[in-house]
Amino acid sequence: MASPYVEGETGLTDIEIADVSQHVGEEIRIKGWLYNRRSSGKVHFMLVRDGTGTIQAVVGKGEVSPEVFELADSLGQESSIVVSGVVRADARAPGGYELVLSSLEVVQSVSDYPISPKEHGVAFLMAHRHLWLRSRRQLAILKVRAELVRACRDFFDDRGFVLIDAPIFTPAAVEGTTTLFEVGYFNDTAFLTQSGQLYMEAACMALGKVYCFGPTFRAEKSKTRRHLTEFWMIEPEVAYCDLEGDMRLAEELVVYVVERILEKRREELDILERDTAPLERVRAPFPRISYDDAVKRLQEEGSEFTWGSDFGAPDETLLSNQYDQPFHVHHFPVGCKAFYMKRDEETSKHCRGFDTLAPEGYGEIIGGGQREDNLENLERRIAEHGLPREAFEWYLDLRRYGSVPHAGFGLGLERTLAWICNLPHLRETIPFPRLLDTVYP
RNA sequence: UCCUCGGUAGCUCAAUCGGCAGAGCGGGUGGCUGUUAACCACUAGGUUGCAGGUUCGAGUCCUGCCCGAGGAGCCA
Repeated sequence: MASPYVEGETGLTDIEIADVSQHVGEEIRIKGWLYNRRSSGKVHFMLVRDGTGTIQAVVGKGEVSPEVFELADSLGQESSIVVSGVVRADARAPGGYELVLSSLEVVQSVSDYPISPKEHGVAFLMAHRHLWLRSRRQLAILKVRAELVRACRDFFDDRGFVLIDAPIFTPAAVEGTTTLFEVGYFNDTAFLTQSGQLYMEAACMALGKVYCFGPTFRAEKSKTRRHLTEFWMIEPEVAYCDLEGDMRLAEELVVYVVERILEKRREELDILERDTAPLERVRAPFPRISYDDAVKRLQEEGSEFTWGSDFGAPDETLLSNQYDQPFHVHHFPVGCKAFYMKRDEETSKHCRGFDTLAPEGYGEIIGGGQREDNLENLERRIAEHGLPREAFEWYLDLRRYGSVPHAGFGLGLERTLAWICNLPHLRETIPFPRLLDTVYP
């Protein structure tokens, strides 16, 4: 049986709005939704969107039946419609092309769509996130996000990395459980992953170069523009790699993805009114500053920051404003970083870890470093941090059987996207954000 | 958890010193043959977050609570 929506079975040429310029003069059909409607009495203008773009359908009285003319004027915003007609280039049309409507099929007539083309508050939009996604700005962000994901994958795939999926359920408390989401696991308890890194360390000893890309969960009581409770991280891990190699990999990745977005998603950046000049400046190698020098820099600027603590948001912003492209901060004090971070033998106070901070006040988008590969050192670290050794036996095995220097990092997808799109808040970077007090819709 | 600000029509907001609760958008009705978040006219639409208090009189002042936003802390 013929389907009314399968091309070739209806005798009509179905096109996507993004392709209208290739169909000027042809009679075609578009399946979409009514974005907005205007009229000047004898001519109605229906702004139709289909996800690939928007086009105005012109409905002239006398050119269609009185019933269709009436119908076109009665539809509410977001009514689902299938429109047919001839594509015409016209300077008066938004986008330069319009559809001279000959027939109109109403799949559903809608009234009282909640989101009008006027301004709305954040709380209202968040409560209607499922509908907010249809707006022009959100479409643009989601398309850049999809391109960013693809660019990350291509970067690693093209360099011989193997995609390894890390588990979402993880066993027993590694460190304090306060930042982990606890879930029932049959008659036991499991936790949602905070990072796939430890598993990537195992995988890189098998495959050399690996990465994982998936959601991570943090049960932190953070109520800021830079935190989500569920976010996506891409985490590469490389055997026979040190801090220097790790930082080079990180900057090559950032340069690659920024170039890709500039190449493929300029139109979306335009919609977002993103000034692309700061993105055009991104190139490797990134400026590097040691933690010690960063502390000096902060103190010169009048901050009361003391050696040994981790940077707070204002500190990151202050540093970030001194560079016009991303930069690495490296060699943090051992107290700032995790138990698995390799110590620098020369100073013993520092570890071979780094953060990459995005400019324009965005701060940390990457955190990583070289891992402790010596069994005795790692055992000592686990004890010093008061961690349950039995939970790490499998991890210690990696240092018993063919241990090598290795390093990796995690890139926060949403923070990177927020910077690339110049968004004020992380909540717009993910389709359905999970925040401290938001799990709906 | 702490600090700051806010909650008035479906949405965005206004309401002077405590004195008749309003506008724009959206909805409805009518008009307009090229609109660009169209425009014009008319119209419907209110438990001013909740509970209590002060007052002749409370959207406005006081107390408590709820909800939201921004920030801080927190953040292998």
